[in-house]
Amino acid sequence: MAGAHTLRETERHVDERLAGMDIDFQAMAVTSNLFRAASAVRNHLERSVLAAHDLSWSAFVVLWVVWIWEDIETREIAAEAGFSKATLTGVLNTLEKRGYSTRKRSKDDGRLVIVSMTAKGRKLMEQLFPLFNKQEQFVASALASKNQPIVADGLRKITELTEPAGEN
Amino acid sequence: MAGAHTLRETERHVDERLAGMDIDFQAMAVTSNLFRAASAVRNHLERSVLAAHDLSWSAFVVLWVVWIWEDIETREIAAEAGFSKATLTGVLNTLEKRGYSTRKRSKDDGRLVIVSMTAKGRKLMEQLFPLFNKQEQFVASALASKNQPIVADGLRKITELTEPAGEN
DNA sequence: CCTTGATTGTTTGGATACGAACAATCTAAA
DNA sequence: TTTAGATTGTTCGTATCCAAACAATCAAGG
Repeated sequence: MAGAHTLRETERHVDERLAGMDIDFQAMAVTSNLFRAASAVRNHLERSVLAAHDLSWSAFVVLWVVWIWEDIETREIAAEAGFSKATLTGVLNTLEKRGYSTRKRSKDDGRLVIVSMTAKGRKLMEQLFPLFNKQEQFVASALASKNQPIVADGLRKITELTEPAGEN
Repeated sequence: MAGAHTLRETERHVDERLAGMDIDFQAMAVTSNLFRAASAVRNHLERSVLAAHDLSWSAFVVLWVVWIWEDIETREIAAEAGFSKATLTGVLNTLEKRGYSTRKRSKDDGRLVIVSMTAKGRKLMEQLFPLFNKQEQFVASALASKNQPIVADGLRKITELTEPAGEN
C-alpha cells in the first residue's frame, strides 16, 4: 500500500476537511491516482529492468527515442522525451561516454546536432526492451484487458489537453 | 502535441523497429501514456496554481497531507506523499521557514517528530485548494464522465500492483 | 541496570533536472 | 554585402531528490 492509512481512513479525513467546499472528488481521484501510479510504475521499472544496467530513467528514454528514430536531431529528442535541452545535453554526454550513442554536426544546418546509435547501443536495446515490455505487460495486467485501451486513450487525451503547445 | 512527430508516424517507426519482436503494444501504450500524462498534468498544475505562490510540487503535497491529517508524524507524511524522508526534511525546512508549518518532538516517543499547521498555512490551503481542484476538474474534463471512475480505479490498481510493501 | 538490535529524523555526498545566459549559426530584409 | 533577429546546443548556477552514514531514542532480554 501507498500510505500509512487505508483509503477509507483517508477519504473520511478528506471529507471532514473539505466539508462544504464544493470539491470535485472524482476529478481529484483521477489526478492523485495519476501521480501515484506514475511514480510507482517508474520505480518498478527502474528496479526490475534498468538498475541491472545502471541506466537512469531519462537515459533509457533517450536511448529508446534514438533507437526508434535513428539519426535524430537533438531538438527532436528533447521534444519526444519530454524534457529540456539542458537536461538532454547531460544525458547524451553520459550515453556517449558509455559508447551507446554518438553526436555529429548536421551538414545542412551548422546549429543542429544529429544523434546516432552505436552497434553497442543497438545491441543493448535489443536485449533490454523485451524485458522492459514484459514489465509493462505486468503493469497493464492490473487492468482488465477491455479497460486497457480506455485508460490508455484517456491518458493520451489528458496529455493533449494539458500539454502546452511549445515546450523546451 | 507532445513530440515533433505525429502519433501515426511514431507508430510506424516503432512497428518497423520492433518487427518480429513479440511486443505487447497495448501495455506499452498504457505505460508510456501514463508518464506523459503525469508529467504534463504536473507541469500544468505547477504553472496554473502553484507558481503564483512560489510553491514546489512536493511542498504542496506536504502541505496537503498535513492539512488533511493535522498533527501528523513525519514518517507518515513521507509515506502518504510518496517520497523519501531525506527529501521530506528539506521540504519541511522550507515550509517552516515560510511559517506554514511547525515541528515538535513527540512526548510519547523521543524519536518521532510531529508536524502541525500554522494558521497561515491553513489559510493558504483554504485559498489554494479550491483553485487547485478547479484545475483538476479541467484535467479530468479530457475524459468522458463515465470513464473517469474507470481511469481512476485503473490507476489505483496499477499503483497497488507495482508499489513495493515497505517504502522509504 | 546494561546491552543489543531496531527505528526515526537529520546530515552528507552525489545524481538529476531546469531556466537563463551565451556563442555559433542561419534567415531575411535592406 | 551587411545587419538584425531567430534558432540551436552548451555552460553555469541553482533547486530538488535520494541512498547511505549517523546520532538519538526506544524495546526487549538477561
